[in-house]
Amino acid sequence: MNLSIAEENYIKSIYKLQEGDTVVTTNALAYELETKPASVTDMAKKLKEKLLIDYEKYKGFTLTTEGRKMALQIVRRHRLWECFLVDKLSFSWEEVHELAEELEHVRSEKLTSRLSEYLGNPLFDPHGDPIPDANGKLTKPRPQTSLDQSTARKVVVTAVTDQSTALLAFLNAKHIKLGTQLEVIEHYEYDNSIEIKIKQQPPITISEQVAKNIMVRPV
Amino acid sequence: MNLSIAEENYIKSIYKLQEGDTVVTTNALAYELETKPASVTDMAKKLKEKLLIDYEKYKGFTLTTEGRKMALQIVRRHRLWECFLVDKLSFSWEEVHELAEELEHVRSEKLTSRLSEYLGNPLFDPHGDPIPDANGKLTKPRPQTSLDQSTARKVVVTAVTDQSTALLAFLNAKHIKLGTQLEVIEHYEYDNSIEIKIKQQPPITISEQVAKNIMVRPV
DNA sequence: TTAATTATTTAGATTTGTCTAAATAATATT
DNA sequence: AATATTATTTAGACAAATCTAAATAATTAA
Ligand SMILES: [Mn+2]
Ligand SMILES: [Mn+2]
Ligand SMILES: [Mn+2]
Ligand SMILES: [Mn+2]
Repeated sequence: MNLSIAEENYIKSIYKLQEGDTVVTTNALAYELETKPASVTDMAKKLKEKLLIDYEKYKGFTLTTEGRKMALQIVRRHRLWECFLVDKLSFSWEEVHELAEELEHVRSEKLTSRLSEYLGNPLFDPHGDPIPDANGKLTKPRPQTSLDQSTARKVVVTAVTDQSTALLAFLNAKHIKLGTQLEVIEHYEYDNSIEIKIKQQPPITISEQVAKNIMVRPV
Repeated sequence: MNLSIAEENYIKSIYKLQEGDTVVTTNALAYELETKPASVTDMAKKLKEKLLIDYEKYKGFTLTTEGRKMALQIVRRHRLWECFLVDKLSFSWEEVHELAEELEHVRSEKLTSRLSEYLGNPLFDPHGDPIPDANGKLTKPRPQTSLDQSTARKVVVTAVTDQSTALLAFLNAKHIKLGTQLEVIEHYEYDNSIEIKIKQQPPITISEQVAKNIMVRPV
């Protein structure tokens, strides 16, 4: 099955939006891909034709087994390139997504496996997302909660759910990245803001909105 | 100036065929790009429109200054990725061209410069071709002659002019690569074949056709 | 220098991916 | 239940990149 770049992007976005078994809607996919609903409908017909999605008019889409397999391969390449850019070329985590968005379309089993090996077969990308192995198998995610839900006093950052450049830049400025240890000092009930402390640094207060998007694990 | 992948491939091929100031013909370019002359004419109009080539009907093409600048950037990316694949991911030199053909289209100044730096700002790619710097400046090629012309007894391999998979695989099998030192034992007049010796190995005889495509420098 | 051959261009189609505007279906509101 | 709103699809168009077949220009050979 040979997919075009456009088809790969659709498949990956459907995978991303699917989360379990939810059906993906035309508008949601159009928004995700920054395109128009009419274009999505057009592409849906092609992907159905290629047996990569299940689709009935007005009923939304879900990936077929074959489609999910494709999606996982694309996601694997995407996340491996992100690792490469951060670990080897010292990019910061908020810069790598767009580049990986292009690099992921170089389809070569050999390149992918060599890259993975070169990086030490990493299990998680710089945003904390799991990297599928060559067979599409995902490491089960580490137990984690969002920082605003966490009750532990000492936690380590495991992922960031919103990966917008804005948030990642904010975290960068505050020196918060994957693996950073945080000590929760105080939950302020008034606006649900949280005061935290990174070792050796003065405490800072972060908003509920930010805390919701930081995933942590007790340490 | 934002080029499509197709446009980039055309520009790069024109650059490759141009060699000095020769005019590139429609058929030659069609052959190089494995496409049809009619398609080349179509694209020629677009590239002329974008001021990347000079073109008059029936008169062939040459790159403009702007076009050459673009070409050098693409060539730079291509050759840097080839270095990466060989040096870091242990690909052999005959495998890397096709992958670089895709990777070269990821346009990011930052990625390119970081990659170059990571590789130690190499001046030559795995085939011995010079890598343009960020400003498009090429290291002047090292003085070299083809092995069949060379009169020196001890030489080092600096480049391979024919980069077909067939030749590169042949050289690989004979353990001849860039930097390999060869001792010329004998020129056989009958068929212009050459007997050579790589240190620690029994002498081998190579045909005129092969010798013509191996560039060497006296050592 | 005419005729044959080769190279190049044009005309007209096709495929892929996209769009806008209009039509229709599904859902929510009164 | 009828109506308004929202979601989705269809119809028709367009740009990019390609192709085949036919026309025309340039070159070579007789
Ligand atoms: Mn992508
Ligand atoms: Mn990621
Ligand atoms: Mn290319
Ligand atoms: Mn090369």
